Amino acid sequence: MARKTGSHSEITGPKVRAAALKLIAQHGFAAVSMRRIAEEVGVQAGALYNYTRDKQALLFDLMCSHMKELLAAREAAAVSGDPVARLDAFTRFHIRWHLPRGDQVFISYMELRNLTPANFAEIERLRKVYEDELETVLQDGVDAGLFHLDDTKVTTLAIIAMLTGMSTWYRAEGRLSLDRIEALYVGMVRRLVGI
Amino acid sequence: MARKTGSHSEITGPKVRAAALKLIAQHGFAAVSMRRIAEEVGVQAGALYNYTRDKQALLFDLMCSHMKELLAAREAAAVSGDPVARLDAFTRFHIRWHLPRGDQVFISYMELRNLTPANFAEIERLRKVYEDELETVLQDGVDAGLFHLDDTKVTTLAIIAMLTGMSTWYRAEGRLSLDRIEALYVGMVRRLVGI
DNA sequence: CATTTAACTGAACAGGCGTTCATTTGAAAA
DNA sequence: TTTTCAAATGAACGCCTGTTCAGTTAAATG
Repeated sequence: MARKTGSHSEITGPKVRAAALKLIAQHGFAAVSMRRIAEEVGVQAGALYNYTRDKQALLFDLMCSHMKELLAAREAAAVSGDPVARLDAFTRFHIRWHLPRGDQVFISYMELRNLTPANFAEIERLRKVYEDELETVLQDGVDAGLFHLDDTKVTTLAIIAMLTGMSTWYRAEGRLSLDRIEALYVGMVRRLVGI
Repeated sequence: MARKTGSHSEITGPKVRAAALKLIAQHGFAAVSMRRIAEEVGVQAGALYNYTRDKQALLFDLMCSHMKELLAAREAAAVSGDPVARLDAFTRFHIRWHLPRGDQVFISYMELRNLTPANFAEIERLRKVYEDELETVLQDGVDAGLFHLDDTKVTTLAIIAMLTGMSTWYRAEGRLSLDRIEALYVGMVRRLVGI
């Protein structure tokens, strides 16, 4: 046998993904060229094609990984118990997980229109799985007479928009600590569902 | 005197802006070429430069107009009275004004990173004026002992994120009428400030 | 009708784009 | 030390990019 498969690949592969993530979040998918990504990695443009079929696959891979990691982390942190505890857990999880992943969040919301229709459908499917988790919590809370809200679906979308919006302005060096942010959002989400 | 200044210009100018708005909202600023915009207008690419200094100015113009029209409309719809009435008015205004302007909203949130630093600063300044309007209402409500919330600034940003997020999923032909949407969001915003 | 000139064309510019591929490199395997 | 081949190079492909500008067109003015 010759040299182990992917001895360099194991280093360059992640570097390609990291460079693409950073640059696309910064300038947008269409504005970043393969040559610019290659430069960031320290390699010629042609070498990128050892790690991705084409530019579109690179974007899809970033977005798909983001969503699958989100769902896996959510599953690992699953909480059972009463709807109030599950709602608080969802809020805390969303903030803790999204906050250190600003670039991924940005790309996942901004670059949907640059996906091919098939790739777009897949990402939307994964996003819906996440939304449904929250919707189920809200519905259970309503059914148990604990939450008071007018429309479960709209409230779900409103909460996710509110939580995700934080990524656009939060800065680690800012006025508010992560703990404080978390507490504020837990409070606001609770109010939103009428607790 | 020769022919009136801008006899065709008055027709083509708005067509250029409309085409740019539609295409940039659809595909993103960097992904849309001047030739593609010209094609949509029914003109050669060179002719666009009778209506914009360059591509960057076209984007800035769209975003700047959007923000200035928003602020002008807000001023025209200004309400005085108690904080609760002003809060409800803000919610209703935001929804009614943003909902039929999906493309502008999309561009104004997505294409900030494609502005030059100077243009970016100007748009952010205008956005802040709008945010400050809501923040003032919240602060007045808190001072009057009517609202119960933990952090005025964060609540302001959360409300705006929640309201603006609606643009990403609302469809006129969907399950909910505009009146219903408005009522739902007025209710949610009220809950968020502890009414 | 003759003149004026705003509006537009169409070609050109220099450079960048995504992608392919024959060739070179160099470290691990034998 | 020799062999092997994954990994990377670098040039090339055809096409597209934003922008400029000399030249053409045609409608309104005098």
